[in-house]
Amino acid sequence: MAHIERNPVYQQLNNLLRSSLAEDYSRGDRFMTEREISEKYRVSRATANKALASLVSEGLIEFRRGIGTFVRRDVIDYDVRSLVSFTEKAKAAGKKPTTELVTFGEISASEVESAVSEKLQLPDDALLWEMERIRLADRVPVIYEHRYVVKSLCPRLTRAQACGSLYRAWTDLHGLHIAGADEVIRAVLLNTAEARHLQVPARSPGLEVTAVGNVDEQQPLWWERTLYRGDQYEFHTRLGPIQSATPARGVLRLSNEADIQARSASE
Amino acid sequence: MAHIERNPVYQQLNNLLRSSLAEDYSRGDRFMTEREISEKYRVSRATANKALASLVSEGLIEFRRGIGTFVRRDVIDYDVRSLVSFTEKAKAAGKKPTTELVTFGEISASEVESAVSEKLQLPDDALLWEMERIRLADRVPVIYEHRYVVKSLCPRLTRAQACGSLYRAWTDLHGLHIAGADEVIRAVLLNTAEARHLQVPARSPGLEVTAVGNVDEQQPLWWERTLYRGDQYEFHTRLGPIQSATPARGVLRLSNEADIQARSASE
DNA sequence: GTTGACACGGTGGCTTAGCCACCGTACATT
DNA sequence: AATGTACGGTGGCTAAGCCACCGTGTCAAC
Repeated sequence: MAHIERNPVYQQLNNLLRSSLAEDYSRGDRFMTEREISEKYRVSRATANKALASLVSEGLIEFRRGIGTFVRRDVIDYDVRSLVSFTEKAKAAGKKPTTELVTFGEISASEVESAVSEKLQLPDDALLWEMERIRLADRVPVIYEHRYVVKSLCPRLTRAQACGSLYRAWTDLHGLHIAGADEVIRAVLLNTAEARHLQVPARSPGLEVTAVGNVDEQQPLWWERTLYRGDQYEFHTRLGPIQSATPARGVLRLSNEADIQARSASE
Repeated sequence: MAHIERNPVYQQLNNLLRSSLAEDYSRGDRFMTEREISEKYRVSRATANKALASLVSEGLIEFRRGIGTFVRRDVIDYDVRSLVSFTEKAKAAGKKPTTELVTFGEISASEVESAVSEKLQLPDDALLWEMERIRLADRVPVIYEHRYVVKSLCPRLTRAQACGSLYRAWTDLHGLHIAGADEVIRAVLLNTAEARHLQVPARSPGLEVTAVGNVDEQQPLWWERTLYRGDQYEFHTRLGPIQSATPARGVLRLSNEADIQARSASE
C-alpha cells in the first residue's frame, strides 16, 4: 500500500477492513491483530491501529487490552447498504422486497422546488431524474417515495433499474460509492391519496423522512421525501459519542401485531 | 499525563479535548495542532493524533492536510447534553423549557412490565422511580413522557428535581456520567388522553420514542416511553460511517408554520 | 490428583525520532 | 503588477522499541 494515492492510507485501509469485516467475520469473532494487519497490508502498526480505532469509534469492533479486537455486531446490520437500501433492509428482515414504479422521468433543476435544488447544490440547467415509487415487503406497501436524482452522476439510469434497487444500480453499474444520507424524521397524517398508495385508511399515522444522499462523503446524489407506514416501520438510533456513534437505522417491524393500534384504540 | 491511570491515555485525552472543544472553540475555528497538543498534555504526537482522529470520526472536527484541524459544528449541537436533555434542546432552539409533573413515585421492579425491567437489567427486588411529565417549550406542550429510573443510581432524587432537568440532577447532584441512549422512533396517533395532555385534537400525529438511557457506556439508568407532538418536533440523523457518524438529534422545530398541517389538509 | 505460583508469548497502549507530501505565505524575480 | 520560488508549519506515515495486561501451560508443592 504505497502512499501515492490521493486519499490517506488509513482511510483506504479503513474501507478495506470494513469490507473484510462484512465478508469474513461475524459478531463476537476475533478480528485481525494490529501486527497482522500491519504485515498483511504493508502498513506501519501505528496506521493499522489508527484504522482500527476508527472502526472502534464507529462501534463495529472493540479493543480488549491484552487479548485482541473483537467484532461487536453483525456488520450488515450497520453497513450503509442496510441503512440506505430498502431492498437490503427488507431482506435483512426476512421479507421479499418489490417495487411499484408510479412515475419516472426527467426534469430540469430549474423546475423543482428551490429547497431541493439548493440541497443538491445544482446549477439551474442541471438535469434530474424524478420518480415516485411504492416499496412493498411481502406484497405489503410500506414506503411511498418521491425522489430526485442528479442525472450527471448516473446518466445511464433506466426505468427498469428504477423498478428495483437504486442502490445496486448506483454502486454496481455506475461505480458510485454511497457515503450516507442526512435525514429528517417527522410524524404526519397520511392524506387520502397517500393512504391509498399505502393501502391504509386515510388519516393513518406515518413517518415522513426528508433526506439527502451523498456520494464520496460530500457530493449530493439524491433528494427524497418518503412516507413510511407507521404500523410497519420504525427507526432505531443510538445517542452519544464514544464506543458507538451508531447512526439511526430504519427497520421493518418483524411482528405484525398491532400494538400501536392497540395503543391508539385504548383511548 | 502519566500512564498510571486505569484508562488508556488517548481516552482521557479524548475527553479533555472534547471538553476544551465545547468550552473554548466554535464552528469553523482552527483547533490545536497535533504538536501543540503533544506538548501541552505531555503526550506523544501519535497519541495526540489518535485522540484527534477519534473526534474526527465523531464528526466534531475535520483534518485538513497541510493546514490543521478545524471545528465542524457547534459542539453543544452534538453534545450528549443536547441529545438527551430536553431542557438543553429547548434552550438551543431559543425557547423556554418548563415542566409539568403529572405523577411521581416509587415502584418495585417486580411491578413494572417485564419489557422494562429486562431492558434495565434489574433484579425483581430493585426499586425504581416512576414519573409522568409534560415538557413545554414557551408554554406549548411538546412532550408527554412516562419514565422509570433506577433508584439505586440516584437515590436522592426528589420531586422538586423531577420538575426540572433530570439531566442536571443526575450529572450535578449524583455525579453520573450520561453516556447516551438507545431510541426507537415510531409514528402513532395520539389518543384522547394523550392529546389532551399535549393540547392537540385527538388522533393527531405524534412520534413515540421508546428509549433506554445509559450511564458509563453500559449501565442502564432509565427507561422511557415518550410522545412528541408531531407538529413541534422532528428528528435529524446522519446515516453512514466516515467523517460523521453523527447520532440522531431530536430538535424542536423553530418555525411554527404548519407545513405539516398544510400537507395533511391538502388531501 | 489437586492446587497454586510463575514464567512465557501475544496483544493493545504508548513513546521517540524522523521523513514525506501538502499548504499558505512572504519574498524575490520577471 | 504578475509570476515564480523558497520556506516554515501541518497532517500522513514509518520505524523500532518498551510497557502493562491477559491467557495458558508448565511445574513444583501439597
